Amino acid sequence: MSNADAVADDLNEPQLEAVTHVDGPLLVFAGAGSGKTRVITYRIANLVATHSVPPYRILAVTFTNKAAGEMRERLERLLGPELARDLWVGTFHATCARLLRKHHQAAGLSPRFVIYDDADQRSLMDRIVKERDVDTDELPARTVLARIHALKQEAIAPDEVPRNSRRDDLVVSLYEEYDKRLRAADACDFDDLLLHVLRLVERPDPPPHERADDRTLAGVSIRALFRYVLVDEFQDTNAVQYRLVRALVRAHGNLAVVGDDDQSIYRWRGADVRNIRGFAKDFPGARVVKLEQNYRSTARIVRAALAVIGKSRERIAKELWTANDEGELVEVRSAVDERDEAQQVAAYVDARQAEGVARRDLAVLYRTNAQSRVLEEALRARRIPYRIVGGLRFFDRAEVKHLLAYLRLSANPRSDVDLVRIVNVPARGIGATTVDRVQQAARNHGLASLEAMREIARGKIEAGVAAAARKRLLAFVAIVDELVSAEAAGHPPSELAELALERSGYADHLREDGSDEAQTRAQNLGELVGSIREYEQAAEAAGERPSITGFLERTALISTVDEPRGQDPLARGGAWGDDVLTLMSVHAAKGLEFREVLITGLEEELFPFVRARDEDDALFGPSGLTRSEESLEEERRLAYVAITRARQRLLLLHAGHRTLFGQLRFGRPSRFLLDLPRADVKLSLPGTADVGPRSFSSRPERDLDRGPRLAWPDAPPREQPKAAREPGERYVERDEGADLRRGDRVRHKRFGVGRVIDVEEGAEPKIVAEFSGFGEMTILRRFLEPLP
DNA sequence: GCCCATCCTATTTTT
DNA sequence: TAGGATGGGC
Repeated sequence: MSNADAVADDLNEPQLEAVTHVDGPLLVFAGAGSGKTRVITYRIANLVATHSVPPYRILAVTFTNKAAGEMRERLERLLGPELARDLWVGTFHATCARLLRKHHQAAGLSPRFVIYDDADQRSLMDRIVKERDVDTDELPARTVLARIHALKQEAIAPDEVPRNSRRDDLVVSLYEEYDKRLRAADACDFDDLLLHVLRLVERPDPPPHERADDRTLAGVSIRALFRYVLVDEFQDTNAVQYRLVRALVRAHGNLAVVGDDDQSIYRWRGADVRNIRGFAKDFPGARVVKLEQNYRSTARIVRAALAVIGKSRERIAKELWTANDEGELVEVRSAVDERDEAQQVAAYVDARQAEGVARRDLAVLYRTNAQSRVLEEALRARRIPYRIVGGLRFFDRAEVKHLLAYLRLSANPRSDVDLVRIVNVPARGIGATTVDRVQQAARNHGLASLEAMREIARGKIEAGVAAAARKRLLAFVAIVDELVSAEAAGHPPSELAELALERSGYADHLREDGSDEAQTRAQNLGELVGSIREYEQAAEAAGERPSITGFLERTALISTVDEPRGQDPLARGGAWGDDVLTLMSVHAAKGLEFREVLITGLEEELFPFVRARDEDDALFGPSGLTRSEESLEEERRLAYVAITRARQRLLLLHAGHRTLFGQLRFGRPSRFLLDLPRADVKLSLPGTADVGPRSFSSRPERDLDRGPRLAWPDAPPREQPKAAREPGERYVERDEGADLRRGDRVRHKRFGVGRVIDVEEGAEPKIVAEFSGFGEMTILRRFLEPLP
């Protein structure tokens, strides 16, 4: 089986072209609903089955674990489990983690390094910031982490950070300290997984006479490993990912990327559309294939989507089309306010159900998660079961994190973040003061906290800890020691988990508590142990020895276990079965499709979401657009993504006013509504029968009391074209204000010529400069004249 | 060591 | 408006 020829008949021409492409760079523009996943999986199957490429030499990268899982599943069906098993299919992070386990030495890690998630990173940074006595009103830990994250996504090391203010200096030194602590803890944050591998594969080949060990050769052997690399959702790649991919295919250029610049909606988290838009330039001779036939949606929905994305100012030309039926009119509904809107949503769901459309075939989308609350209330009132995608994560629950911390600690007793997290869970009389002293001593003596604790408990180090507390410390150290040796002795992870629960006293603690909450916690822990068992079975089936590290890696890189939230008995099973309505943000909906889609909150300011920040208007991005213009472009693409989720029916809602962040806001209908092709749209008012296309007055604010009005025939708010700048590599600084840099020479009327020392950004930027005879002066920028 | 009150903040979110 | 985070008080 699995002969590509056998499956080729039902592919359209461009699909076939992409599937049968073998060597050299390939760029596939995959429009919404154009059969992308099929093309990717068939192509991989074709490489293996027709061209006899060994599966372990093919790497397919996705952006979520879910996508990776689905791809692997489909490949198993095409190739059979044996061959599919050896393929490298995974997220960038999972793939890099796997490579790093193998080449840990070259990256300066132990084979059992841990991966720090957001919360771990946060507690580490909290600690550092506290020790350094940073003014957290000025510079909160989360801001520091955000900066570090942004820098790491561009592979900018601490010593490469541009420093123009004391604040920059501070961030850099915190960045350095943070990295140092990670290394000391034998830990990586998410970005490090990619960065470490990037540094290995970008390292030039060692000269032939040099000692050949993993340290020098890791990069070479990783690059030699993959003969074909494929990246899905390429428009979402950031700088590091792009460089990584480039380095991996340096020798052969066998890189296939699949994506859609129209669906690029993650600029705010580092994704760079230029990676896909500029691919053909970066890889000369790349074959470009456009998948433009949409198999998913009705013709009206496709036209609606095109009308919205067609106004995008920067896109690669492509024409989505469909052979599907015209379908029904896209419906636009006006609501008075968000409660009315929610009420209409709920009523629609019930009405459709009465007409035989299952709830599971519907999805309600919104721009911001905050909008879900009102919707939930309305659904509850009508007893409509729903689930929210992307809410609380199982692995973020306190008790789950606690048990995981015990497990991580048993594999890696140096991980201080984990130690601190559980040293007093359950409460065992080791308070913050004691922990502080331990950490202080650890730093002073250059020890991991566990060792410092041991020494203090034994009285070898004097840290001002009372005898009673020392005794408790000793007991705690004994618990950790026992876990560490059990792990070293090779006990299976699930046994270790149970041991941790018993020895730590956590199990007893929950049993004694007896509250509902404690029961839920115990249940969750049971579930965690269950998933460890599942992992063990899976590992054994794959011929691997189950280990804590192996399990932890899975959990660290796994995200939402999307559990139904809301009315549990209704949502899960029960009289309604699993016929549950789905609610989620537009972002979360990417890659999914539903028979009917309701998009809520289509109002100016909300969708497109606008955050008023004037400096954004003066900051030019690499595209030559200002930052706010770029944001608007992304909102447009987001609307395109939302619309193209629908197969049969599309309902668009907007409200005349709504309370947002505690403030009443009046929202004009979204410009995206006004972009729709009128012939494909019908307008409905609340409580009225369908009235067909018609127009309304253009003063929604004034007509509020009499119900909302859609300003249909009016021209949409103009997107003012600004004089575009030369496209550059980076954001251009504001013209006014913080254009000065450290070291620049400036002149002041009274103080004469001075040199810039510090730049303080803000509405009215200030400069600290040194003037001879006057010393350091802080002066408003506008009183200074820059000198060449 | 835990609980309550007050303060603060507030797109989108993966790994 | 409301939830989470933080800090103070018992």
